[in-house]
Amino acid sequence: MKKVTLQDIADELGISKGTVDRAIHNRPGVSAATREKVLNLVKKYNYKPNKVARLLSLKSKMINIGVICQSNPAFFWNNVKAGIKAAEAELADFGMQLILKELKNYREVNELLEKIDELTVEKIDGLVIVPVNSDRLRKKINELSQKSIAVATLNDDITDSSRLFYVGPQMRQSGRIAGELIAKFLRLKGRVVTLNPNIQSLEYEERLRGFKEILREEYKGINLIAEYTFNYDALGENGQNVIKSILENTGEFDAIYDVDGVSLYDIGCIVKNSKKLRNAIVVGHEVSENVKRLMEDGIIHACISQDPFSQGYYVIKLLFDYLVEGKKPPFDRMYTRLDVIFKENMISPRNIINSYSSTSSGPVAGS
Amino acid sequence: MKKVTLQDIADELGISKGTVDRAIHNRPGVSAATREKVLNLVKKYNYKPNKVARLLSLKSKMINIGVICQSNPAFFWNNVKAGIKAAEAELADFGMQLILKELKNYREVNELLEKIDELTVEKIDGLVIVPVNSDRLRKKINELSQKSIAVATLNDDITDSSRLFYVGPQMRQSGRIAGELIAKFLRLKGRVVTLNPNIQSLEYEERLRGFKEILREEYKGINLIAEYTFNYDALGENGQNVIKSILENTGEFDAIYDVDGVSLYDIGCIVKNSKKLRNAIVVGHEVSENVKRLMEDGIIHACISQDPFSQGYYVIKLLFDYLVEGKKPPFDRMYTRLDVIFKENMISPRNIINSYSSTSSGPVAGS
DNA sequence: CTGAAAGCGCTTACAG
DNA sequence: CTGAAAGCGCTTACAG
Repeated sequence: MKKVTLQDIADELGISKGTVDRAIHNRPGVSAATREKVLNLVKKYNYKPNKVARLLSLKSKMINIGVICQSNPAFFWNNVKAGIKAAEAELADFGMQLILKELKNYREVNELLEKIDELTVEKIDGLVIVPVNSDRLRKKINELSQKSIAVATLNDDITDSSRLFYVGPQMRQSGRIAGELIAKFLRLKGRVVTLNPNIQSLEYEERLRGFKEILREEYKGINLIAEYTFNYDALGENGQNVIKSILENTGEFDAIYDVDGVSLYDIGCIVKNSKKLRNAIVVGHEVSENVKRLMEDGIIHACISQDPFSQGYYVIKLLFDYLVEGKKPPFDRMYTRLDVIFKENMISPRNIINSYSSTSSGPVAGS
Repeated sequence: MKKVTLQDIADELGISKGTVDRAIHNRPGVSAATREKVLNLVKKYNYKPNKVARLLSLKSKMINIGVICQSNPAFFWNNVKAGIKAAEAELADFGMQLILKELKNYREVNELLEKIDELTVEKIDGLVIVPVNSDRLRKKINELSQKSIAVATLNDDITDSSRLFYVGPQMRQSGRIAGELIAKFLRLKGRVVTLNPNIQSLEYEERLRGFKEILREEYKGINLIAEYTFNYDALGENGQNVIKSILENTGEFDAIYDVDGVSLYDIGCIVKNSKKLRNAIVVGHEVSENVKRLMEDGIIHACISQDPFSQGYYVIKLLFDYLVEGKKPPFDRMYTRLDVIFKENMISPRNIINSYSSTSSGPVAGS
C-alpha cells in the first residue's frame, strides 16, 4: 500500500540508495549486473522517484531559462507574459530562474539575434523565442543546441532548425474556423471579403489558406468576392478612411474576414460608422478590450483566440520538464486551444478557471 | 539575490528555525515579542516558505480526499474522471491519496448519502460530491464540516449548506450562449423550439432561463414558438418517433435548442432523417463522439461544452490546496470555461494542450 | 564499481 | 516559550 521508495529497493537488494539512484538514472559507475537487478525491481514495483524529493535535492543546481518575447500588440503579448509569469511563480520553488527580454521591434531578426547573445552570456540552460524566418536565426539555433542549450519556439515556428519543440496555435486551422463561422452566420450562402495583412508571416498566410480551403471544400455557397491586401499601419492617420472607401465601393457583400490580429478594432469601427457596411458580419482574431466593446455592440460577431496565456504558460513548463527530466514533449508541435469567442463567453468574470493558481503549481488565473 | 530561507531568518534573529516556523504558521507556543520580530523580517524579505521542502516534510501526514461522482452520461463523466486522475497523478507525490466512488443511479440522494458514510469510515480530510437538492444532504454536509471534513461541490451546487466551494459551469450563462448562437445563425430573425428535460435540475432550469432571458433582452427577432418538455429516457424505444412527429407537426421553425446534455445525438438523428426538419439549425450541450459525427455532417451547428476535464482537475487541486495550506479558493464559486465548439475546433488532435502533463504537476492532456 | 554521509528547506515530536 | 535533532526521499561529491 505504501509507496515504494529508493530505500526500499536498496534494502531489498542489500545495496545502497546511491547505487540504486545511479542505476535508475543511467548514470555511469554501476556494474551491468547491479543495474539489471535494480531495473527489475523498479519494474516489478513500478517505482517512480518522488518528484518533490527529487526537486528539493536538485535545488543546488538552478535551472536558467531565457525568454525573448514580443511586446506588440500588447493586449495579446501581455497575456502571453502573464502565462510566463504564472509558470515562473510555480516553478521558482523547483529551482527555476527566468530571464525575460522583450523585443522593441516587430519581428526584426537583428534585434532578436542580439538579445540571444545577451542571454547566452548569462549562462542559460534553455531559451524560448518567437522566431522569424531567417537563415541567420536558423544557424544561431543550431549553434545553441551544439552548446546544449535547448531552444523552444513560441507562437511561431521556424522550419529546418534544431529547435526542440513548438508551442502555439494551429495556424491553418484558425483560418478554417473563420470560414466555418462566416458560412454559418450566413446560412451557407453569401459573399465575403477578406482583409489581408501585407506582412510576411507564416501565420497570416496559413490562416488565409485555411479560410479559402474550407470555403472551397465545404462551403461552396460562400463567395470570396474580394481580397484586399495592405499594411494597415503604413496607411497612418488616413487608414480608416482609405479602407472605408475601399469597402464601400466594393459592391454588395455580407461578411468581412479580417485576417491579422491587430486591425480588428479599427475595421469594426469602420463598419460601425458606415451606413452601407453596417450590416456586414465581421469575424477576426484576438480579443482586446476594444474588440470586446464592439462585440458588445454586435458589430463583431465572433473572434478566434489562440489562448495566449497557455502559450506562455506551457512553453515554460514543457521546457523546464525537459531540462529537469530530459523528457521531450510528446509531440514536436504542441498546439494551444483555438477558442471561439462570442459576446456571451468572453472571459470576464475573474472567477473563471481558465487556468488557476494553486499550491502545487497549477496555472494562475489568466489575465 | 539568493532566496531567503527559514534558516536565514533564524540566523538573523539568533533564534532557531523551529521557532521561526511556528511564528510564521501561527502555531501556539511563541511569545508575542518573538512572533513580531519574525513577522517583521518575513515582511521585509517577502519570505515565502519553499513549497517543495514544505510538502516533502509534510509527507508523513497523508491527505485523503474522497470523491463521489456520477457515471452517466459516460462521455461527459469520463472526462471529469480524467481530470480527477490527472490531479491525482500530480499530487500523489505531494502526499495526497484519493478514494473515488461512482454513483450507479442518476442523482439519487440515498445512494449518495450511503457512499458518503462509506467514505467517512475511511477517515477522509476532504470530500467532493455532485450534490442533489435535498435537505438530508444539506444536513449531512453540515455534519461533515462539524467533523472538519472539507466538502466541495462539483458540477452542481447546493445552496444553504456549509460546503466550502463550488467548481463547475456558470449555468445560466450557458443558456445565454445558446441564445446568442441561434440568433447569430439566423441572422437575428427566426423561430426557435426548445426541448426541455423533464428532470428537476438547477442546471437545466438555469440554462432555459438564460436562453429566454437573452432572447427577450437582446435578440427580439427570435421567436420562441414552442417549448416541449419531456423525459426522453422514459419514452424508451419510441422516443425518436414521438419527438419526430411532434417536431414535424409544429409548423415552420428554423432552429432547435436542446437543453439537456444527453439527448443531443438522438435529436440530431431525428433532424437528419426528416425531410421536413432537415434544414433546422441544432444547438445543444456537450460533445460526445456521436455528436461529433453529427457536427461533421453539419446537422448540429455548434455545441456548448462546460470543460468537464477542468472541473475534475481543479476541484481536486483546489481542495488539496485548502487542506494543505488552509487557503480557500479566491471565490466561493469557481467557474469552468464555457467553450463553444464548432466542427473546426472540436478538440481532436492529441497534441492540443487543452491541458498538459508535466513534471512539475501541470494538467494532463485531456481525453 | 560501491557505500556512507551530507545536503536540499521545511516541520514536528521531544526535551528542557 | 524555545532549541536541537530527526526526518521527508532523493542526489552527489568524496572515499575507498
